[in-house]
Amino acid sequence: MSLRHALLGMLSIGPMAGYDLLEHFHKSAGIVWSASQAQIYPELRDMEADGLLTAKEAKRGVHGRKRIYSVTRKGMDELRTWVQAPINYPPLRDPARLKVNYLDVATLDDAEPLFKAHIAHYTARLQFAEEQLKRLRAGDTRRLARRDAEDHEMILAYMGLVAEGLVASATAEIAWGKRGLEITARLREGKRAVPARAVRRAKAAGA
Amino acid sequence: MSLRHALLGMLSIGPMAGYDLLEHFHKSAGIVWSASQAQIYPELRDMEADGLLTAKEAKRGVHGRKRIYSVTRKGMDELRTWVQAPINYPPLRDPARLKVNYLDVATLDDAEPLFKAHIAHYTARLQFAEEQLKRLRAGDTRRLARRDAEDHEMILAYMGLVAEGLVASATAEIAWGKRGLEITARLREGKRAVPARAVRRAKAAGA
DNA sequence: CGTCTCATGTAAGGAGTTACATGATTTA
DNA sequence: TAAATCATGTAACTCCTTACATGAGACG
Repeated sequence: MSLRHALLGMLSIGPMAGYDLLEHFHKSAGIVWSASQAQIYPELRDMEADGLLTAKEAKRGVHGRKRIYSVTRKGMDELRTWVQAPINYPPLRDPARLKVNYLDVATLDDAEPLFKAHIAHYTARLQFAEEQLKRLRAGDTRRLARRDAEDHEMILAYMGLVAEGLVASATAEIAWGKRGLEITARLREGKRAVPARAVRRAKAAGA
Repeated sequence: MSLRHALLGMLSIGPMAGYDLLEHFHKSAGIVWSASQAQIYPELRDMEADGLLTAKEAKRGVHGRKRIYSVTRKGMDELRTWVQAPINYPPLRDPARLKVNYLDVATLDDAEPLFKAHIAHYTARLQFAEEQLKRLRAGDTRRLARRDAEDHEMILAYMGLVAEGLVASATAEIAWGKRGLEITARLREGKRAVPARAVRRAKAAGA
């Protein structure tokens, strides 16, 4: 149930509406956790029912409405308890490496776009993480507001650690993709020297 | 639907029973994909119904039974099509970094066991990946059997790439955990110089 | 004869995705 | 006034987990 704790963590910097939280997932928080709109709204209602949040109906213009959620004392306790509890590591499911494991059922031409897409994917993630890191180095995060100055060092240190970790892992994935392209190129060299099975069969059959 | 493709990939090295596939997930394949028993048996039935597999009831002893599955032509086509299709990257959900992001709601004493557990977790994964890599370097994988010698280079190259990638990412996670311990130690130094809020409050309150 | 491993299944529920649905406000 | 953005919801479905359930074969 980490969605719940991600939401508690975000709301611990101040009251927000579901829509704000959704945007937050598309931005800074999105680098470590994702959630869709269809997940967020019901979960907020459930959390309210469980006494972790309180909601205040706010007006938008004349007829519009908006529910502003705040973390309760019980909600903060829940967040703290979760942070202290051991990390629940999910079972490993790695679609990229699963696919590469079985690349031999395809051709070398299929391998190249795969690795290129991998590099592109993690290049985007790398940029995102680097921007976040830059914001943190400038002390630009909403998490610092409403907190004692003496806590700022700790907040920035751990948030920076997270961003650095993401930079490192994205960099590693990009390097891995490049290595994949190298290997593919090397295999292609080999293929030219030794004609493929299909080619040999065709030669044997024809003429 | 990657479970389906993981199963097709495993069965593409030869016919197997559900139990063998389950074991396979606990060993070599487990480094890139996980699946439980409760998922595997029904999925195999579904795949059979969809014409991707055929099953042969085999006897075990006198009364025991066993369903041996083989990939059909349609199954191999499905596997190839999936390998050629773009990777479906799942949304990012990183429980470790989510938690570290909110470490400031806890105390420094809570941080240490968290990073130590992280290091232990990825040390185990690293060992697993290194063993797999060693097996591959020795040419020890069932995937080579039933395949032309000229394909062996490609199979070993890509499986090796996968194992190397896992080694690299586990190594990076271990380094990240150590960095977390360093940061925690450094913050602890700082705290000793500047007494914490709670301590100051206690001092102010008491005489 | 008891325990471990082999072998296969089902049922209930949690988490997440995709798609559908609605309506107000702001901006061009 | 049309389009984009703000704002909140629901329904159906897929995937996965946890737990329950059963029984045969192998080994000591």
